[in-house]
Amino acid sequence: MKEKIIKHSIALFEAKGFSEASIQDIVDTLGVTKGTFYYYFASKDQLLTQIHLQYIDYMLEEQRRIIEQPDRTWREKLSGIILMMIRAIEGQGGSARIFFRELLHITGDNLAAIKQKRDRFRLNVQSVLERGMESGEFRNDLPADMMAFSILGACNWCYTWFKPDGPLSDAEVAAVYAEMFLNGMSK
Amino acid sequence: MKEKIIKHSIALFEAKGFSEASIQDIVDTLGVTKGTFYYYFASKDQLLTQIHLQYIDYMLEEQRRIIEQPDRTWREKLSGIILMMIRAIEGQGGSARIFFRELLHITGDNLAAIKQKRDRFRLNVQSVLERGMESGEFRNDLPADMMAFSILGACNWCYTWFKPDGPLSDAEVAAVYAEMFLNGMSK
Amino acid sequence: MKEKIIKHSIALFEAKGFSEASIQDIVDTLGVTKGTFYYYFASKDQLLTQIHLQYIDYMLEEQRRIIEQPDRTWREKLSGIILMMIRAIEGQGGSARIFFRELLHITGDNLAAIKQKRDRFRLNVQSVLERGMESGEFRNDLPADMMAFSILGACNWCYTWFKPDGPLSDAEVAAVYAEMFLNGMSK
Amino acid sequence: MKEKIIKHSIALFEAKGFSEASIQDIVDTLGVTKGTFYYYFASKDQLLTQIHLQYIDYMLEEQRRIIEQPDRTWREKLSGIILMMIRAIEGQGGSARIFFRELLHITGDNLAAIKQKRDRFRLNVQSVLERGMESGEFRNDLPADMMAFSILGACNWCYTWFKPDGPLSDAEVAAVYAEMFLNGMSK
DNA sequence: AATGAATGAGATTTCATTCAT
DNA sequence: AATGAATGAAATCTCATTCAT
Repeated sequence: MKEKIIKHSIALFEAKGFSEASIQDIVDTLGVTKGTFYYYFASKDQLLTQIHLQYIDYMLEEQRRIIEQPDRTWREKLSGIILMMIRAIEGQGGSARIFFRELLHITGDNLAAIKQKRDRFRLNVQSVLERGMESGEFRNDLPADMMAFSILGACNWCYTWFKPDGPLSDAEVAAVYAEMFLNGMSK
Repeated sequence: MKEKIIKHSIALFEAKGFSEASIQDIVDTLGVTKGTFYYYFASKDQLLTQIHLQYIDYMLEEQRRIIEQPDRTWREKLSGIILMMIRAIEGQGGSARIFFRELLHITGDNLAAIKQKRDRFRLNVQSVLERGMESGEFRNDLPADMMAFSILGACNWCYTWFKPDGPLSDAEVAAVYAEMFLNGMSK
Repeated sequence: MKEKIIKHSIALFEAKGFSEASIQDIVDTLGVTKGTFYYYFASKDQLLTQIHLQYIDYMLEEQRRIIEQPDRTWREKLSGIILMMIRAIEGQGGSARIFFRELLHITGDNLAAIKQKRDRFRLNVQSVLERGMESGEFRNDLPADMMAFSILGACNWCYTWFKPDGPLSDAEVAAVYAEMFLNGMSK
Repeated sequence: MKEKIIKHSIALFEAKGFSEASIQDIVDTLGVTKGTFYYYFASKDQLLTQIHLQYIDYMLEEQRRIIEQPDRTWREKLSGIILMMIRAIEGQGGSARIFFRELLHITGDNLAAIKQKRDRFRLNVQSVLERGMESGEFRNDLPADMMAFSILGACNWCYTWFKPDGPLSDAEVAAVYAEMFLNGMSK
């Protein structure tokens, strides 16, 4: 039931926005009553927090797997991360949109926890860039932190336009993006 | 008064989000009453629409000025647009954040009008890329539409992290971004 | 201007009801501003009071003319009043509907004044019946007060269904009504 | 609780009018909160609709019972309906006043449904007249439809003056009204 | 004679949340 | 595990009215 609530909430939050989607909307979709919701979640905020955590934990795990792959160049790992990010927008759909849009409604400790994980994700990308610079795979005259921001920005932004059932596949988009960034980072 | 309402609303929408900032919040900040607000705006949505329109109209105008500059290469024009976009985040502050976050709450005709202008902005960037490809300034083996999305994404994303009063200036960020994209687009 | 306001108000009050028609509605119809309204009327209630007074004064005047006609039997005078009442619904249109529906929103002295005139109108009908009974034109075994109520009720009720541009003329309806009541009051 | 809300609403709508009686008024009378009201009714309009439906359904049912009585003449049935209508004003009190005054605030499908039932009630009266004409109990040189309107008008109008705790009983009024209409309809 | 800005009180409605069952 | 009644605070919006100009 908990998973069902999360799943339907994601669809609703995506479509209407977190504030505009009411608990009533959620439970109506499920055919249960509000009491049920509060049996599983302490508050609407808690639900949103869980959605965020599920998503960022998934992303961090995927990222870790890519970075830890042996016998791969830093360029390959960067490509892998770009593909993974765009694939997540395709696959996780709603979660991604919520993740990028609705951070504002999380507060306090939850916010701190999520921000920390988001930062970790970004710093991992930055670290790949830095190590690629050290190994000579990337030019080292551009600041790695800003590069990381730009790559994340370009990929994340896909949530505003990329349609899973559109003419382009995630792999095609990722290939173009990777080519562009790798070329841009070349000496 | 109308301008004052817009100005203070931007600050509030930026800080709390559109849905969470109430009309009461807005008028309290201004020391007027709700009646005054509704004397100037038909609804909260209308206010948001105006904020969006003001912003996108400003951006389109700036973009036009850059593109129409004579004696500039396409590379220079692309650099100019990148700088302008990041500068707008610095300068227009709240407007930009609202612009990127709160499109969901606009509906109907207003939404159509704003979307059309946003598309026009993007297509103008795409057009710069295409013409630069034709002139040989850019490599022409990458699709211009996706390139435009990636550039817009990277620049727009700055709204999530760029702080006007932080250690970096808009010009510095723009210089790095431009260098990266121009290099990435080179043959 | 005052007359114009009254005229358009009647149409609006009739269509939407007194409470639901706003001053804004009224002045919009006229293409003026609210200030103008308050230049001519102290309040919305005052406007309604005037509409009521205009109507009841008109009715009393018409009624007086009929009753004072010389050389007419009481039966003829009753017929005349019935015709006049239904004709007023045809002619005064909106005023009549407002008159029967929206008494509730008048209070205090205004209410007392209007009620008194309404009562006078009714008592005049009753008086015609009583004098007709004395003269032997009407049966005298039915209480005149209740008879008056029933005649007024039947005629006034026409405002709920009688359409000036319908298949029936006011004279036709009045003829049937008069025939029925005169027969009912016959010995 | 739902019934309690309806009951108290009727009293308030009767006294102040539908538009002027607020939800706050209603719930204050009951000692509950506005949330409770909206738990039971989707809107103020819905409440009014229910009041209307309850009343007209009651009237139709009573009318049906009278008309279906065996061994009664059409004159007796008409008398019965007249008594029932006036008794309803005495008994249902507020409902009746609301029913006659506040139709304006109902719209759309609800309005259509109520109008249809009101028409049915009227047509049933008309049908009694027509059958009485056929049987020779009533004169047949007067149009039954207008007769029905006049009887309904006279009886309904009682809501404007008849006081349950006044000097007249409902039966007395009904007796006079019936006598007058039956006489008026006689050959 | 008329305007337009502003008010302030109050209207309907929404909704996250609680809690006894 | 789930319900359903109830809450209360707050949201958006309306509107009769005032008043300086």
